[in-house]
Amino acid sequence: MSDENYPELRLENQLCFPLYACAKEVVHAYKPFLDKLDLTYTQYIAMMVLWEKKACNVKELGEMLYLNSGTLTPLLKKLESKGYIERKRSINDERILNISLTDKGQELQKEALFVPMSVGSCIKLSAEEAKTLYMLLYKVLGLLKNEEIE
Amino acid sequence: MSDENYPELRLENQLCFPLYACAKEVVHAYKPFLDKLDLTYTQYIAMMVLWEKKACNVKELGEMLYLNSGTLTPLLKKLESKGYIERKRSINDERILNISLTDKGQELQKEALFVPMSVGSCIKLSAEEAKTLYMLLYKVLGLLKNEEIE
DNA sequence: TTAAGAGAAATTGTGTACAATTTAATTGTA
DNA sequence: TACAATTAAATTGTACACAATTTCTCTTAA
Repeated sequence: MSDENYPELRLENQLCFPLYACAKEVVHAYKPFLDKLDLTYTQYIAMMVLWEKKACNVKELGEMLYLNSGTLTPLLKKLESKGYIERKRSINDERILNISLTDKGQELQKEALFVPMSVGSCIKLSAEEAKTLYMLLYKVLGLLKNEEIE
Repeated sequence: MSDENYPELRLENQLCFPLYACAKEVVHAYKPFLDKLDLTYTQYIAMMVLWEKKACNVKELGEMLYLNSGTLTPLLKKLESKGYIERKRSINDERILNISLTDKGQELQKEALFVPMSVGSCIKLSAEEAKTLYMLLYKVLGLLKNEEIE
């Protein structure tokens, strides 16, 4: 059966594809809710870091979000232009750009509270399943990070 | 403890973030191997569909890959310019663009055989874990797809 | 038979995403 | 001290990714 050749190259036999597709679809599921806040998904996760930490620099943010300055620089300028954050060079070390929440950015957190629950109600996994998925994803992330070091 | 406010908005308490980060890092892990084939990740998964089906149209490909024509049109033109595929309007219905493998595209499959194993060796999950992860990802994809219909 | 509606792909505009390079600042060391 | 090496962001160039619109084709119903 020639159709059965190279089964390892079939989309359905790969982990990477459902991961790739699932991530895209989950981001897509956020869109209608984030639209109400005038945030994109990437802007939203950047704001989440700031809501938690209040302030950080570009390098730290990049490490947390797995994003580099090529992505972050324009994104942070956008968030600044919306009035949610401030960008200021560090006084001690001018290479470093410190990001901090404005009052308006802080306020936005309250308006964003409905988002996780709204999306959660679209993805009806059991607590057990969610926990397993969470654990496995962080395991893969860990494995890939080790790979870089070796 | 003011730091503990709004725990539902903490990055670490969300499923979406590890999913997003993990998908990006897995695509990143493919890069060194796909570079040898001069393919990007998206081009690679498009080729995987064609290696399996030999031919399809843009709409079908989009449904399988969760991608729309805005992404696929330039990507398929690129694969055509590399000589891996042919793009031809359907004779029966000129709206439809049929994609088919060229001999060169078919040949490329043999060279791509090492890719899944190479990436697999970076992501050392047990067979059990991989199966669970696979199942959960397809479950989420299914839940999100149902959401659209309702 | 033809105009309205539906479909498929292409196009446009915005926003990531990253590799590679550049710029500017700091650090380490001879 | 002085300069090479390092570091942090910004910039540049390429490639997605998708919403909204457009173009062209096909179907359908009056």
